[in-house]
Amino acid sequence: MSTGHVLMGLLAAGGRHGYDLKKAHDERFVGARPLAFGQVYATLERLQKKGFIEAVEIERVDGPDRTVYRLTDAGRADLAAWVGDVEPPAPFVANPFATKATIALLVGDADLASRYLRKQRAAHLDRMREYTRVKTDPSTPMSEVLAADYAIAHLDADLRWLETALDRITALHHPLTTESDDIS
Amino acid sequence: MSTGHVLMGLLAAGGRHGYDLKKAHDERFVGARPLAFGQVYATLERLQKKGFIEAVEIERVDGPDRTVYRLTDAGRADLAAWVGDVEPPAPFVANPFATKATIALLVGDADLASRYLRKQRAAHLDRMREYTRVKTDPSTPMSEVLAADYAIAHLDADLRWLETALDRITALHHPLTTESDDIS
DNA sequence: GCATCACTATTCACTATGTGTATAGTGACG
DNA sequence: CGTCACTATACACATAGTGAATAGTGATGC
Repeated sequence: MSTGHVLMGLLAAGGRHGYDLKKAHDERFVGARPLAFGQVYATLERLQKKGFIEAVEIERVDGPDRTVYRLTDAGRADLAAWVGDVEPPAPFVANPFATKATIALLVGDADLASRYLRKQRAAHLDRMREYTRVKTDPSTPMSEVLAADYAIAHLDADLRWLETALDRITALHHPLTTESDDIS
Repeated sequence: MSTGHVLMGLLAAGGRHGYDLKKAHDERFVGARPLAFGQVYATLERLQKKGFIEAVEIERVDGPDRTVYRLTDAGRADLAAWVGDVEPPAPFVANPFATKATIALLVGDADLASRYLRKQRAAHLDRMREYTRVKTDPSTPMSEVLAADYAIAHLDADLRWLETALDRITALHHPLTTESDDIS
């Protein structure tokens, strides 16, 4: 439960309530997908059920009740273990483009697959340009620049693969050598 | 439901039963995580409920009953739509290492974060060596070589980021300039 | 003075996806 | 002829995330 660990991480600094946690999260982890409120409360409930956090008090400050949570010792221990462990570099690496292109070949023909790959490349290039723009804009805060760097590096890795796949499928389409219906 | 689409893709070629689909999947999509049998049957049930596939017959060949499914017209249409659409290049790119390093800074100090980053880099390098070995082994089938290529490209992107982050955090640790507790 | 709006804060029912275990039939092997 | 490996499925469960509803407060306009 990685979202859980993130919330626990934010709680490490002191007690907070759900609404506040959502705000803190979105502010600190720019570039990551914003948390939905619903998810915050759902996750807090699950953490509480596991005994990693506990509700300390119900405050009332200018508005509706707020339930303040804080880390328990068990929570702090679990969090420490999580921080100490590496994110296991996925033993299985799903290549969604290869998967889809392969299915395009199963469903249709090389043309369908190649049409998909070109569309995908175009979409990637668009996103790439967007991140590049963000990155070169001098008013972009450093944290967002770094998020963009990460995104660009991975988009670039995808693009390389897409190019190779397109080359291979084009070779299939002008078939000097046709031996495989699987480009993964 | 991407697993659903993959199964439908495999069904596009003709009727099959669950057990067979699992085998076909794992064989065709090497490098991807193998499907659990449970998931295959669960997904088939869900696809049937949506009207995308239907059970055509219950065979019996040397063993227990097998239920053969085939695509319906609705299923074929949905599959075609899925193949035609690009995988939207995630508008939000989660950087799990940045997240964890940031939380390490919240929970502990720069030392904890830097310890984590070094461990993570080591784990990535290990995996990298493994893929490289697979790739250079002449007996590795082409499909696995390509899967390895994709994996390596992304591991490499991660490693670049990890290096940068380590540089930054080391600079923090020998603090000439300390202004941020957030390296994301 | 009151309608309405924006903001704070939470709840709940629901969907989607995946897991783990139990069950059951068949042939092969010693 | 017991048990082992393989084929095949079902079912209850866990986990993560979604979307709409509810409710309190203060500010703003008229």
